[in-house]
Amino acid sequence: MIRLATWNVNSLKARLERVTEWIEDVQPDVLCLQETKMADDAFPSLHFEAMGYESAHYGQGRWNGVAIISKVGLTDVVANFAGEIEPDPDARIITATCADIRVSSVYVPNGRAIDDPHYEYKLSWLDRLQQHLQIDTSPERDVIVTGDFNIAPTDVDVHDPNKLAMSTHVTEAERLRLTALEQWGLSDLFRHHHEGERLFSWWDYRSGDFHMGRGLRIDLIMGSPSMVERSNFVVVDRNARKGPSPSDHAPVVVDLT
DNA sequence: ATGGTTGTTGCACAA
Repeated sequence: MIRLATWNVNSLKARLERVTEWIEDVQPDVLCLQETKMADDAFPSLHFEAMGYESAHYGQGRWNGVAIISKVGLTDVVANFAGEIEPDPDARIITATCADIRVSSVYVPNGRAIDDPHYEYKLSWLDRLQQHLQIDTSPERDVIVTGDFNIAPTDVDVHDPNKLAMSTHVTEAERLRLTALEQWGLSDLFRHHHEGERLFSWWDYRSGDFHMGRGLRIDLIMGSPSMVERSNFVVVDRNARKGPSPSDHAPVVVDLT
């Protein structure tokens, strides 16, 4: 059994104590992190090593930053997009092989607003993610692409679809990029096991949104057909969003036989 | 409609 998880921690420096406690509690074999907000030389690799994890981090400081930590092996690391794809100026994707699974930890650009240049950058980034998978691996293999997609796949994943209509995270263009990933061979493992269930992974810090249940499900674990076959349990750990100094995201966990 | 909160080599900007 492999337990794999993803968590946008919104600063690993600010969150290290909580992340450490969560790892001790949940014992993931592979944990993908996003928004570490640190440079590679600040990443606490020795701390994770002492906990039994190898790690690979790709970060620049201040913003973004992605990592994979694993206690079931970690090889063939690719930071940024593979091959000849135009490199992303931000640190938003890192890929490694863990227990023969090709794992990518992704932090898809937020998009900010549909009339903001960052929105076009988001769409372009998703197109390049598709190219990356085409070059880096194959849907015939064990593939997991997981992280903060900043896209709510359907209106079931949105607390108030009417309020968010025509804003980022829910537009047709963004959802079409997810559909393209599905056509390539990936499935949303949470949705596969929880049809129709309205459960979120992110809540704005403001206005008591978490307490009021106003969130989005934007943290996804996408898996190739063999991963769908092997996945038997997917959960959003909502408890990790509670208590003092939480990230604004909750972790998502899958158990693979 | 607006505002609200958190994090950062912060004092503005991203989310």
